[in-house]
Amino acid sequence: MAKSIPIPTRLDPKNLGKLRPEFFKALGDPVRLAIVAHMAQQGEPSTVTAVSGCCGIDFSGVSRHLKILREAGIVKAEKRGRETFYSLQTEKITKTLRGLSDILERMAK
Amino acid sequence: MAKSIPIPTRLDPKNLGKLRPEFFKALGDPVRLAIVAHMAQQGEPSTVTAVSGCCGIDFSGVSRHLKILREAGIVKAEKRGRETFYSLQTEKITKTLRGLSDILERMAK
DNA sequence: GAGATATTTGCGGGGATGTGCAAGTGATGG
DNA sequence: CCATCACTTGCACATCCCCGCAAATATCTC
Repeated sequence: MAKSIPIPTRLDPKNLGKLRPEFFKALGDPVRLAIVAHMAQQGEPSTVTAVSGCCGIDFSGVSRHLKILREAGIVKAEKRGRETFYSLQTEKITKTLRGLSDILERMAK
Repeated sequence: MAKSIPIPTRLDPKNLGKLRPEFFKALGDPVRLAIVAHMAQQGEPSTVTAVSGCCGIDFSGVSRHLKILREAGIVKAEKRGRETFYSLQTEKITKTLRGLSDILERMAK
């Protein structure tokens, strides 16, 4: 009998039930998606004011959107002096996306 | 000079701007996420009534949720007789998720 | 301390969203 | 046909969400 290959935890079908709607909900808004795109192209941490330039709404709205993205684990905030630098949590995001992909693909076969 | 390797279209950073919020919004609801999980575990096309069992809301609501998932390209519907069979569009989903992952990862470096 | 700058938060309005119930549509079976 | 079954859609209601504006907070500069 062939030796069984251990399946990484994130490939366990049970993890399907652990998916948090908040993660996808956070990406399910055009403004927030624009913010994510902007931050990805920026490559370096951005302030609220810097991000505001890309999405045509008041900066207070941007602040709120960033909070939602932060609580969803998509972005992390770092306070330095009077400004807050937001940056994408690329690894966290790709882990989630690829984890879901792998589970779906595995279950489809 | 080294031969340049062509980058697949979906890895083009410009595709970031083409991401449809509807896709993520569709997954950003607990009931719809439960439906997706249920359908993945099922492995075969499910009817509305079959899906209704998994999420504790009226079947009319499930019908509406499935419509949203269908319009987001997450699910496809096939009518046979008086019932409609819904099935996951696994390949489409994984393409989208992995496409985003790849872009983000590439831009992060 | 006074004033400027960066961000967050409270408030309120307008619109989107999820839900159950009931009625409508369309295919199937007696 | 008429009843039934599977599903979709109209309606009403409650809730949530996005937004701008204004006020609050916190930090820096002079």
